Parts: sequence; structure tokens; C-alpha cells
Amino acid sequence: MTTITTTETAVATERTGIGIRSTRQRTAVITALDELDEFRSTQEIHDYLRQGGVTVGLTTVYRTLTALAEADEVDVIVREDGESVYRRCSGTHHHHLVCRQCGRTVEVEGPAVERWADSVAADHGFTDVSHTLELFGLCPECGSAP
Amino acid sequence: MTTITTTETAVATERTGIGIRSTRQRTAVITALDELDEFRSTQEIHDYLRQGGVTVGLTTVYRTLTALAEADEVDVIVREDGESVYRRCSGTHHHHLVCRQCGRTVEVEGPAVERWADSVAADHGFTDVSHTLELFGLCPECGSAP
DNA sequence: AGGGTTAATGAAAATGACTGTCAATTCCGT
DNA sequence: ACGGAATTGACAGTCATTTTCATTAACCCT
Ligand SMILES: [Zn+2]
Ligand SMILES: [Zn+2]
Ligand SMILES: [Zn+2]
Ligand SMILES: [Zn+2]
Repeated sequence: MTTITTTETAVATERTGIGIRSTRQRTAVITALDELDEFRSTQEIHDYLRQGGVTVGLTTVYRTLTALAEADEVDVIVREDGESVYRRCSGTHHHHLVCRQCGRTVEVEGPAVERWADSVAADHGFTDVSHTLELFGLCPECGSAP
Repeated sequence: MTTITTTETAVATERTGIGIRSTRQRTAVITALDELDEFRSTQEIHDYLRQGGVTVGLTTVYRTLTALAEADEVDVIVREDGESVYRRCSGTHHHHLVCRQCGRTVEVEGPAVERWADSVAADHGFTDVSHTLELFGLCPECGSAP
């Protein structure tokens, strides 16, 4: 039988889902991710926190986002310029339609694509297969005013 | 009426498809790409050239690969660590099944996926849409010996 | 509640891919 | 060949991300 510690600790640990300890900084990063709806870079999230009056070291933001991504708590996309951007998403497997102008993001699903990817890989004898699939374009707002 | 220049220039220009002039360095980079079958980074290609006794500046390799990519003469994949890797591929639109162990690459096509991507983007009012789609796994050789 | 253990933090320095600069070199039409 | 323009490449600069390490703070235990 497991005894639950303080409710605060339990909740925080539950939310992060990563490290062992719950800290003000990790909570702040996760809150920021919940407030933001677009894919954002580490530096952008760091700026957002500072503007909100939250003091967090840039290094800590880097570490926290990396950990969250490894724990599948956030999605990561590596942009064409090589910079990684993060976003809190739904738990199910999905892909993204991202506006390359304003960053607006729509989660999309394609069961047929998933099956296609698996079968193609199997046809060539590949195992342990994963895939990346992202769509980039101009959203209705950004597309109207070139 | 356009007069064709020297056959050497014409051929070289044809091969590169990029800049105006044909140089020893550009030819060397393209030859290296033809000899290599996996996606390779700029530095790797630079090393490959030097080991082959070809003297080319790293800056030039960067510039040449960037130009070739812009001219759609080579494919680029941005790896998860943000580094760009290049490969000479067929001219038609395709995607890649890449062994994450040895780098072996298979070009794959998925017309249905292309249509799906376009229709999904259109459904959401997005225009000027492009997409990235890559499959990663273990090839038959690498998968047998974990 | 206080204390010790140890993970976590963060400022600063290091790393590493990539880009900008500019003098020297090379290509190529004439 | 000649000369203007494109190209090269050594080097310095940029910038995201990582490493280092001394300080701080979570949290388990009593
Ligand atoms: Zn997502
Ligand atoms: Zn998928
Ligand atoms: Zn290709
Ligand atoms: Zn495609």
C-alpha cells in the first residue's frame, strides 16, 4: 500500500510526470506551455516567463523542455533552420498543420497514413519504425495578406 | 538566339544546375554526393573529400550544398539534433525510409499521402502548403543484431 | 519542525553548426 | 591573353544548445 505524500507534492509530480522533484521553475514552464497554443522555442518560452514576472534560468527552461519531450509530455518539431519548438498537445498520436508565418497550429490525424508508413517500412524489412510528418503553409489570416 | 558556350561549361553547368560557373570545387562536391548513398552532413562530405585528396574549403562545401538544395538538386533532411544532412536523390517527389543505425536510405513514394496532405490543409483554409515526411527504423541488417 | 542528502538551479564558459567578411584567386566571354 | 565578375577560403562572428560547478532548495527521516 502506497502512502501519498503531501497533496501538493503529489499534484506537482503528477503534472510534470518527469523528474523526481517538483519545483517552482518546472511548474512555471508547464503553466506557460498550457497558456501558449503555438509551437514556441525555448528562448521564446523563457521570454514569456520573464515578461510574466517569473524568474527562471534559461538553462533550466532548456532542461525542463528536453525532459518533458523525452517523457512525451510535449511535442517537438525541429524547424527548417534547426531550432526546436515545443507545444503541449493531446495525448494521442497526431501530426501538425503549422502556419509558417504566425505559428498557428492545427492537430491533424491520418489513420491511413499511419498504416501506409508501417506497411512501407515492413515491405523493406525495416523494424522499430517511427515517423515524422508535418504540414507547413499559410493559415487563412496570413494567406490573405501576402 | 542563344549561343551555347563551350561544351565543358555547358556540361558542368548542366550537372551543377546552380551557379553560373563550373569550378573544380563544385564538381568535386557533386561527385562526392554521387558516390555516397546515405544522407551526410556538410562536415562529413568535407571530410570525405579531403580523405580523397581533394582540397576544398569547408565554407565552399557549405555554400555549394545550400545552393544545390535550393536548386532542388539534392534532398535535405534536418535531423533531430538540428544538423542538416544531404543526399542526391531522384528528381521526382518522394520521401525516405532511413535506418537510424547505419543511415541506409530507401526512397519511397506515397501518392495517397500527398493527396491527404493537400486535402487536410485545404480543409483548414491553409495555402501554399508543403510537408515533411520521413520514416526511421532499423534496416534488415541492423535490426537482426540488436 | 529541523537536518542531512541530493537533485535542481543558474551564471558563465564551452561547444559546434553555420554565416559574414574580404582579400586573393579563378573562370570565361571577348 | 585580358579584364571584370564570380568564386574561393581562412578567419572571425553569430547563435542555439550543452557543460561546468558552486549555490540553492526539495523532500525524506527522525
Ligand atoms: Zn502535437
Ligand atoms: Zn503518425
Ligand atoms: Zn530524397
Ligand atoms: Zn510528399
